[in-house]
Amino acid sequence: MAMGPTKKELLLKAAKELFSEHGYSETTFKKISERAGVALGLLTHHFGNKEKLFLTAGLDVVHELVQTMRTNLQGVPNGLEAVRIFAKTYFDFARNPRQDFMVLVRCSPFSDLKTVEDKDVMIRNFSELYEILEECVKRGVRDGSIRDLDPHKTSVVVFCNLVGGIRHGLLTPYGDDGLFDDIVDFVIYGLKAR
Amino acid sequence: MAMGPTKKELLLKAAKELFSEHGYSETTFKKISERAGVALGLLTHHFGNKEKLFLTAGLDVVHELVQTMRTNLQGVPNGLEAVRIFAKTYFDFARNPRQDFMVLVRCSPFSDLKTVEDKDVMIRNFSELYEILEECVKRGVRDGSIRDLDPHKTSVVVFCNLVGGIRHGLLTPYGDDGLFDDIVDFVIYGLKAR
Amino acid sequence: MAMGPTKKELLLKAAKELFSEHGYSETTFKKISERAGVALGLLTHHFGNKEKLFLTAGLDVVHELVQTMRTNLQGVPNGLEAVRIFAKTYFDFARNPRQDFMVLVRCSPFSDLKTVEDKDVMIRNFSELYEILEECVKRGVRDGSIRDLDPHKTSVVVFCNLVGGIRHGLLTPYGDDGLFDDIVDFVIYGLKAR
Amino acid sequence: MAMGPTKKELLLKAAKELFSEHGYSETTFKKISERAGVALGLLTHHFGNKEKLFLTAGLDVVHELVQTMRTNLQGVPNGLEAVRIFAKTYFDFARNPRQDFMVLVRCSPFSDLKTVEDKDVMIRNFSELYEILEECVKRGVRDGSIRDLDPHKTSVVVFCNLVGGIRHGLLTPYGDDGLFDDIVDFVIYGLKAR
DNA sequence: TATGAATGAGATTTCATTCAT
DNA sequence: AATGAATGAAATCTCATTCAT
Repeated sequence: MAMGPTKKELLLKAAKELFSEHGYSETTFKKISERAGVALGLLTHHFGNKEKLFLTAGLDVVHELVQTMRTNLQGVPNGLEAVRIFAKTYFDFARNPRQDFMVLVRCSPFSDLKTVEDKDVMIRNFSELYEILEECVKRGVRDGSIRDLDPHKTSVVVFCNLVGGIRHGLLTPYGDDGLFDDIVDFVIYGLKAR
Repeated sequence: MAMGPTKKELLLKAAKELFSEHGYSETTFKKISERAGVALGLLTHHFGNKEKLFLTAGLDVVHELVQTMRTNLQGVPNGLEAVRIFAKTYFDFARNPRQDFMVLVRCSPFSDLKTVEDKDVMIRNFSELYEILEECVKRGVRDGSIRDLDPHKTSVVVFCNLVGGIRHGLLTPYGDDGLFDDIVDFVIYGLKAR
Repeated sequence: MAMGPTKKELLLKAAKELFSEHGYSETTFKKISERAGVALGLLTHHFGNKEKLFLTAGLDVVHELVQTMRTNLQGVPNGLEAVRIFAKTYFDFARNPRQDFMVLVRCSPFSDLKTVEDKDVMIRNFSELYEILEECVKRGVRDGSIRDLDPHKTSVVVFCNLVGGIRHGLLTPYGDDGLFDDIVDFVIYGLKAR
Repeated sequence: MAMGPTKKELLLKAAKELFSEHGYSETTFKKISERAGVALGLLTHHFGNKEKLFLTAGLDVVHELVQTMRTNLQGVPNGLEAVRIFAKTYFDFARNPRQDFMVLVRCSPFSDLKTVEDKDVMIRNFSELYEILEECVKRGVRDGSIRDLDPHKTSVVVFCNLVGGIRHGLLTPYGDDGLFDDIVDFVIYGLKAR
């Protein structure tokens, strides 16, 4: 028997979209259930409460990003190239509306989550991304494609470029079409060995 | 006769603190008036509504930042150094709790403001900062301290570094004490002429 | 084949415990089914609705109390002694957690039941207890162990002592360990012939 | 300028009536505000939340009872008579619909209150009644109108009679008109010196 | 008999804003 | 300018009950 998405999936999808479009507090149970075409009560039935729903939505996005990252990094020739791919993947993912990445931009996983437990879960999952990027930098330093920099510090700085780029490019009126490419160039210039 | 702050000032101060600490929607009129020790009704009386209050608070912070920026940039020898001072000033300002810079970080001037008019006012004022930074880069390119880069694109990329740095350093658990210095170094390395 | 309790029994046991611990309205179908480790839907399937479930639970407790009462009253030498045994049995039963007597204390069989029919059933069953106590008093007056009192009025007054004792001893912070004994003594003193 | 009751008072009165008539959980904010003819939001504005509202209502009743008790006990000739007056006052108060005593009977101050702080406040205020009764018993033992009993234990037992009487007389179908008098007689018989 | 997803009415609570004083 | 009571719409969350499987 061919089955479409479950109501739980419909709710999660609608929630991701609305969190992405309007942020955490502007997104209400009523709006979510209406967009999903599903009864309001199912939200707490399936997700417990609004915070857990947001956590589920956010983690989902992080997981997909990590997965995409790992896929795209396969077979990359050297560390510098890996960082470039990391950055490009990040920006591409962020711009792809199907990925609902804006959940993590429009909302704030580190301040919309109130309980320590939920924050911890989010942090733990987010950290995978950091580790992947740091691994790229380490590899670059080892293989000589990246100049002799501290891998940890450097990966954090690179991450700041990505985060700042997204906020600028997608949330403010200052970014233009080439911004993401400019940032990638700037990062690569700052890393590559001479 | 020696007079303390007016009630209007007390309210604005309390509002800034609460916006900084808990974001836009977690900050309520009741909390503000209680922290200020002032009657609730004065909020709408003086500021009109919540959005205008936030706009006032945000603009106040932007103005102070612009002022501080102009002061600190006086007598700087060259463009590259000017960019360095810009970045340092930005980070110092952000870390100074008296400045309530977190109003602009914890809240989002570009999504918590709903009306087009309010957004425009905020954008116009914020743009001063961009222009100052762009001026620094132009000067550096002119005086040879910065390599031959497009000043507009470059200033946006630098701004992304600052914005990303703040979000990382102050909102997530990933930044460490040296992060802001690392970002300044990275930016300067990326700009300076060889 | 050795069989454990049926799912229906598990549900009833869990319901009794939760009604005892938290009262009628704090006890939800979800909590009951979770404590019983049994599907939610079985509750309405087996018991109809919440009120019928409560009625079942309450009657169960009343029946066990009546049974225990009859057993303990067998072979009692005289009416006064019978009243003493009645009171002691009542208090012992109330304190025995396995009996879930608190169902009848924490909830209110006469106000949590809304339909007239359900109330009538409860009243009819409860009345057995009154009749037993009244019989004891009658017997005491007949055999001379109890002074010449109106058996009906007296049994109601004695019952008030028991009910008040339970509420005091088990629900408020004012009762102490000896309270139940004190009440028994007070009742016996008030009844016995001189 | 002649002023009627404030809206706060109207709400408290309506709340007391509804708690008395239908118990804690059947009483809703909507019903209260409708009966009071006042906006729903005023309930939390004035009383904080439902539990605090109930606490306020309950304490109000206890205070009035304590006051009435003190008034009625003035000029009583001896301890035994004082106990009789105490019991009569208690029952009269309970039957007077204007006093909303049923707030404390239909609801349960010791289980509808959830926070420890609220429970403590209630207990502290309730305890005044116990102390008054204990004082009466002490006095009776001293002046010879009451036989030589432990005043504390005795006052608790007497209280159980009153509490049980109220529950029986007002909540169950077993009490009749003379019940309260019967209980007073039983208590006095049990206490008086011979 | 057994399961738990599904429903939607209704509960408490929040809150910006209004307004009489 | 100053106060805080008053309003009511809207938010989150609860929950008995139904029903398809």
